[in-house]
Amino acid sequence: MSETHKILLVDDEKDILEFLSYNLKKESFNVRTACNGKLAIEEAKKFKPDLIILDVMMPEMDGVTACSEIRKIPELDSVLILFLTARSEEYSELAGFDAGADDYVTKPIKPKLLVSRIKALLKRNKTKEIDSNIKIADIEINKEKHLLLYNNEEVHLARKEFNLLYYLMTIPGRVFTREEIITEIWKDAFVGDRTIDVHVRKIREKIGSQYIKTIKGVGYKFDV
Amino acid sequence: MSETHKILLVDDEKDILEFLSYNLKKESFNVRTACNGKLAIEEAKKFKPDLIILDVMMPEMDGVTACSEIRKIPELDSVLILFLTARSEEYSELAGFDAGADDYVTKPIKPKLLVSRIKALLKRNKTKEIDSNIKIADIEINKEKHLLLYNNEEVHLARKEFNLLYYLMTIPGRVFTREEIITEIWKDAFVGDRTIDVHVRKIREKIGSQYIKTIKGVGYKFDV
DNA sequence: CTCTATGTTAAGAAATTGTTAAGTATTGCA
DNA sequence: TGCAATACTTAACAATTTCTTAACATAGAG
Repeated sequence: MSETHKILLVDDEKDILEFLSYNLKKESFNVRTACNGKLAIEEAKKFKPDLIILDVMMPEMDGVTACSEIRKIPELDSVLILFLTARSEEYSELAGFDAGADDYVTKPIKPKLLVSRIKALLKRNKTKEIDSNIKIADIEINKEKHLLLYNNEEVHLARKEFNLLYYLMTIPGRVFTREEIITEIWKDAFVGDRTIDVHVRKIREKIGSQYIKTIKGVGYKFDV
Repeated sequence: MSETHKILLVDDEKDILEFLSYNLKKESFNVRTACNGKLAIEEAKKFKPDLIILDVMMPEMDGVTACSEIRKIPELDSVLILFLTARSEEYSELAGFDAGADDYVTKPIKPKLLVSRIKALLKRNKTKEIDSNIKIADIEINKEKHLLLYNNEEVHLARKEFNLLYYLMTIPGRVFTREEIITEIWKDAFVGDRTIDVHVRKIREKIGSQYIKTIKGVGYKFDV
């Protein structure tokens, strides 16, 4: 497992950036930095890091806000977010989890501990991705490669379609409510009533309509 | 979506056990306790919790050792482990992650924060759901899959029919009054007198009339 | 036997989902 | 960067299913 993870480090204090950057690079992470929330979002889009370390207190855009914004960006849907907070800021900590943080570490930062936490986070995430391959009947889906095989033929699905199908396939047979689907795929953004249907229609167009079943008044399920 | 998660709380200090137990039960978790590592392992095997909260410092068997032991038990392979540590014990913290901890929280414990962390952990792990399967005679109903098997054949029920049958089947043999049924299925909306009857009729049409029995003047019950 | 609670039926009202096409946003590439 | 292609969302309307009701039939307790 010698792949180098990409980490985006965001803090307004140059000293901290340098200090952490040095410590993380020593652990052979691929590190980039940004000095406020706005720049972090821009950089994240380009860099596509595995993990973003965000300071809660920053000018321009604070960490919690930045976190919420990042969670809305589709291409960054699997990025991990770790907060840095001062000991005293319990409120921020709670708000951070609400905004979608995966972990937090309090200042003053002990580099050994931070590295340990980072590795634990990345490890936890890797476990998930090991079984990111689902094969049911003649549908095979691979999340890492963003690939769908239908009758052993490659079928292209757009990102939302792919995520939706993948989500339904995580527990075949189980009905997912529209609410659950929106929470998972759209991260609670407001989307119109027909949006899900349209995506379902497109998926059905590509893999046939027998797999995704509508349970009227309840939701959708993937089933053979 | 009333999934109650099971939490096993392990600490040698009775005060802390009670304090945390109270706070977790308030959040409608299903809580059990143990006062050292050895007992925790025994209890975990029986209770099969979703999450174990382990104090690092304990007599008999400390938290880190207990964690390592638990990680070796196959039937507990998906259990989450959260450590409680004193602020000063950085070493333990590191060792904890190595031993397979999923998270840790430092003492003194702020209950709101702990609950927030617990929820974040469980959410991350939400793959498994409570078992919503009921099987009686040749009727099998699965709420999660919104599936009714009658003689192993799939029978389609509309939402209200499904909910009604499921409700009656939660306690076979018990008579549910019309009032109870309306409260449960219609959430006190005003519906005419014959509405329940019509739904019952439709269910009987699909699974035969022997299962749902009318107790005139009282209500309905599911019985074999 | 009678009276009331329940069963039955079919119609249409209500709710939900499907479909299409057009407008908007995003992305990838030159 | 700007352009073209792709992806996403929405709105309007169609299609379908589900739900409720009303009217009448029937059955069972007392």
